Amino acid sequence: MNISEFAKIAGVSRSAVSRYFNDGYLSDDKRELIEKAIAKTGYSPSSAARTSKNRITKLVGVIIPKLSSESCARVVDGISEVLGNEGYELLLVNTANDNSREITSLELFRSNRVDGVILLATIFTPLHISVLKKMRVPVVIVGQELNGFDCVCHNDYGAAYALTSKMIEKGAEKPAFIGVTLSDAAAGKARREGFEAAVKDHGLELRTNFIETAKFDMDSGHEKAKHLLSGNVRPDCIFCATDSIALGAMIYCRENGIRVPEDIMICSVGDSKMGRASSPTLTTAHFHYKTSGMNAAEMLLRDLKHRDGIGRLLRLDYDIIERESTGIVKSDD
Amino acid sequence: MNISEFAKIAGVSRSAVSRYFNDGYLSDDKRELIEKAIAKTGYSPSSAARTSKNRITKLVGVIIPKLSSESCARVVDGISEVLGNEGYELLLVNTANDNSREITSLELFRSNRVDGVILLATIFTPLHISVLKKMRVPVVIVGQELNGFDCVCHNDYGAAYALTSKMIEKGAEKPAFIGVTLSDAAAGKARREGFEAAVKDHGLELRTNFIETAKFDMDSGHEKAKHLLSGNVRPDCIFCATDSIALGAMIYCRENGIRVPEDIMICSVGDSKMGRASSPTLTTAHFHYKTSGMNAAEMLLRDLKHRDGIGRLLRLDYDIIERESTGIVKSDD
DNA sequence: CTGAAAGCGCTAACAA
DNA sequence: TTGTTAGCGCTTTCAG
Repeated sequence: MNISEFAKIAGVSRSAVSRYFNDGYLSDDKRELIEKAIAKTGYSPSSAARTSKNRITKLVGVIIPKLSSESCARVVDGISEVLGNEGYELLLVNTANDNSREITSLELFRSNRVDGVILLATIFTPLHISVLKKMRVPVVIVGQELNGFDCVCHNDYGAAYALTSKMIEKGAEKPAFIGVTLSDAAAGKARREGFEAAVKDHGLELRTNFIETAKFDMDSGHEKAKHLLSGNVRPDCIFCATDSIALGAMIYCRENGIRVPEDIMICSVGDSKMGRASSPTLTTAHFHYKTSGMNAAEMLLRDLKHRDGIGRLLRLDYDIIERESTGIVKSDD
Repeated sequence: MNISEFAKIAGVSRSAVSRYFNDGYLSDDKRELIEKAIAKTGYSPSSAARTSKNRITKLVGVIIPKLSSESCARVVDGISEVLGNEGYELLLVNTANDNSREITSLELFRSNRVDGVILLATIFTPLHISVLKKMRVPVVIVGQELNGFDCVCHNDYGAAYALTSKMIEKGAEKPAFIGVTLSDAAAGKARREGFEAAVKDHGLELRTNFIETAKFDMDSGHEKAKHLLSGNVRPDCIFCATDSIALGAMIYCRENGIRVPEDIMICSVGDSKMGRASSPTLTTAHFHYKTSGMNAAEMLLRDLKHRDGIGRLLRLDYDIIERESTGIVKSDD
């Protein structure tokens, strides 16, 4: 069923039909005629043909590193809520942590197919930058800061600083750190710097053998905690870059009779569901992931309306959720 | 840059260019000419115009109830892996648990835009069935069985039966159940039936006041556990329909000095990450969510090649993961 | 194997 | 307000 056939059935011209679907001039009787015919035939215009004319796809490309990560999923949740309300649909690309697929996806999106792109970024290479510069459609980056581009990010440094300070103020004197790769400027570099600054600002020593770099999962946290806690000097608190790492570390402690928080305090960033269910419950920084997704979508919508080429950085602050792993007796929620 | 301009630059005809991108007859010298021009210009054909001609979008619609649910995310992960390898992209619709949006999305997909649909279903209404019947593109349903349609689902009944039996065989005599709405034929009805059958088959009494219906989250599990454990007769094991519910119940127990598993055993279905981090760790049934996503994608790909109209049901079995909450001393992984 | 030409289903400029 | 008409960028006959 195409527009001509349908127009014949409805008893109007093709243009009238087109106008009906595009908010053009139309008298009420024609409108009624068309509505009746739609009810009868179920006709709906081909979005492909439409796009090929006016170059509007009503599609937004979303590139993510790993869907089955809680934080990613929350961001996409927020994006889909806002964009859905504006009649946009999401073209989702899951790179499965393969950095090079971000490039190929961006290139795929560059030529056509989407009106805009939201990129949940982890690590930027020079290639990323050059491809991003060539994009013809607006792009919003989530989770990282990149000068000259629209970004929505979190206060990684601040959260790490606040959490570490909290543990020191509660009496910790030998703070340790389990982080992730410094190539990740947000979760890796900024959180590490926040930790280090807090240690220094409180006049404590920064022991290099109290710094570990883990992968993003529990097993790796477990392993690094073992390494950290097997030396002759034992730390009395650990700040972990992610909840999974912290949970792995807590499991190691439990297995080895090290009491949390009595012998060692542990906390991290992310506020994943796991941290509420664990025992002890986990002190963590809540990042407003869903909100950042919503705000990124709003930023993109703005660009779609009138793109002024000015890069905007929006940084969302964190909430500290104090729970048992740093000594709060009991205050879940 | 359109095909005509590009053809001029490459020094070939438009048809040659079209053939290059569509595996038509083409001499090697022309092919080379075109490849050089692509390297220079970065030209790529407009997928919209292409679609409007040959009606192939290379897009698959994926409808999900809630992205930020671990099981959903794992299924989509599997889908995207398989479909991505075949050059398909995902058009993702997040219904946010709004059942009616499944209908509108299906209708949106019905007319055009996608080559096929994968539906992560929860509850089927008669409207669902009638819309599904009218679809012109192939549809694969994940997580539910629906006669006459292609489905990939899990053995909900079997997992509930096995888990309940396990607790009874370990000595439980007063089994209780916290489930979810029976409108959900898989997570609601089948798991409840599996529980009930196991209780009966072991010659135990099925007490109606030992049956609770919760929402899908921890708080609700907590609340229902309280109700269950406040009566004058106390159950000695609880089978929960989901991990979140079980974790909520475990938290209630911890808060009230009820020991798990000594006083009461608890287990559930889902094998979410939380169950590994909790204390005690949670006995659960692992459903192969990612695999079911992959298999659904393969089924759809098959339909896309030659649709024979025969409904196929693929049911994946579960793995029982025994952990501390039902009395295993210590054997995480 | 190749190019010219017709046409996919739709939108938009135009004259009425 | 309306219908006619000329495209959008591409694919696909159809001769050659």
